[in-house]
Amino acid sequence: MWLRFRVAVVGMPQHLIRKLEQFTRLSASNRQAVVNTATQKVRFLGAHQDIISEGDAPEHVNLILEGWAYRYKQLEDGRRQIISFFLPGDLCDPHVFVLREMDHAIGTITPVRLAEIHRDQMLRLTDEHPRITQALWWETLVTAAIQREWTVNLGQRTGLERIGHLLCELFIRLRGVGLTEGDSCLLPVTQVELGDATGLSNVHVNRVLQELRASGLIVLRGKRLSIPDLRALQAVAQFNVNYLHLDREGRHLDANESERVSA
Amino acid sequence: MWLRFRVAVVGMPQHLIRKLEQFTRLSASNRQAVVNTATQKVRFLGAHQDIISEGDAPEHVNLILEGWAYRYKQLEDGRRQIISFFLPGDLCDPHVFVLREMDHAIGTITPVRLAEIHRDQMLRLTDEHPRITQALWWETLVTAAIQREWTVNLGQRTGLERIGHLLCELFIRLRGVGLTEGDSCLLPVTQVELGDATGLSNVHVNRVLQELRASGLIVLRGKRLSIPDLRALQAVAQFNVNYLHLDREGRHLDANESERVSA
DNA sequence: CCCAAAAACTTACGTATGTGAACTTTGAAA
DNA sequence: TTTCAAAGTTCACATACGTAAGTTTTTGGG
Repeated sequence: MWLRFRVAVVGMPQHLIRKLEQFTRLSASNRQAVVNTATQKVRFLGAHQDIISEGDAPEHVNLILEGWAYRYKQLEDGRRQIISFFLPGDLCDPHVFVLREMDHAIGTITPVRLAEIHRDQMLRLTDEHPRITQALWWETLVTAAIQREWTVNLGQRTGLERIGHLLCELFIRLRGVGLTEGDSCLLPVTQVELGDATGLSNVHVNRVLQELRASGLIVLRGKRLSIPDLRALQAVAQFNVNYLHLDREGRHLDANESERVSA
Repeated sequence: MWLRFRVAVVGMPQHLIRKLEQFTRLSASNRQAVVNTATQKVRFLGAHQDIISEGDAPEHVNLILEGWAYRYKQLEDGRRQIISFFLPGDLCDPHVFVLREMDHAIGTITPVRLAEIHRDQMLRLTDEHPRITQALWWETLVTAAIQREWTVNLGQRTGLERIGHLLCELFIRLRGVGLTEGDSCLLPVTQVELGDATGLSNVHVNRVLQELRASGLIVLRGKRLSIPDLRALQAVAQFNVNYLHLDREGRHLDANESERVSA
């Protein structure tokens, strides 16, 4: 039953639904409304393309259905800062319509499948589903909390801690949308990109990764990351999970566990 | 007339109103509603006190009426990052009720007068005044944009640029609420605090300030900051004002100009 | 006006991280 | 299977910034 459903939902916003259910339980009608909203207009982009550029007028909310993307800002002399990562299930600025133009760009890392959600659809969804409104509020506030934590990361932590902290965050966020398998996940990000996100040079990112590998805190081969002892990595990185506000029961199920629960 | 009014509004949320009017024009009834909401419960705090601590359950929205405060996060080993500054007219998290507990603390820098706005008052205000709802959305989005810009600041800019950028931002935000006089404003922040906000040691903050002074980009004596040539400082700090989203007409009036306009 | 405490400032020295320029490995397309 | 560009890795050296421990100046309460 679940397996049949799972085949059927390929192309659907299951990651968003799963993410929101970390915060609150959604009804069947809630879930259906999300599905309807997120399947109206679907777009595909290749890797390393801008979804929206600095200066553009925001026209709709983008929901990442599949693939990774990031917010970034480029300084005039070429320096670039990655401001945040978008994972499957992430929404790019649910209320961005209020602003005239984008002050930053959003680009893809991998090929991306995304849903464009127009203003009216968004309003209709929240008007008709208070539970979803609440859940979207939660997602907005957690996004802000993540941005604050990045401020702390860049301002106070050493290179080793910064990278460790970022890896913890990404792993836990991926786990929240069912994209981990046991202690491992995909990490389709180059060392240069890790550096642009953590304010470190690619050389130093490499040094730090070697050190994390040597101490057994991570296993990183190609695009696959394993974290054999997440607690240990969290301790090294001074990672306190509270800012992700995962305080509901029944969280932290990975793909297999969730299958069992659903069965 | 204006002067009499000005005496009358001491204790009122004039800075918030002024800030929101950077985004949209408010009606007399809008303004009255803000005043009513923000004068129900007023609190006074001394300097260097927590308004709310990490782990506390958020109970109301705090509106800074007078004085400076900041968000901060303290790591276990004592390192502290200032995550943002609150100036008069700033709201601390208009929708924070959704979360169970604070993941960071908010503390005062100077003595602060603030209004506590309870959930129901907030809902009533936005229910009855769509214009204010929009304006509060704008303020929320600008707050998020500021946090992103801090990420860029900490990740990519040098010490000199970071401090320069922060000073530009604070000056322009103060100007937006009428708290500048010509090219100068109060800056009631110690060098240690500037360091905690920019991820620099107090020693290096001092070096950088000397350099900014020597080059004539700033005049800083005690708690008074002057920026004789804002454009020049912006250029040095790679400061692009677009992230503050001040794109309505009639902005950038300082106290004197505004008096003339109101007369 | 005095005095203690806080803030500002200074110095000498140490180091985490950056720069530039290789060389090596990987992986996808042909 | 070959090829080529991108990614990863390494090295030698440079430097922006941190640390520790002062001294001096400013501030504000009594």
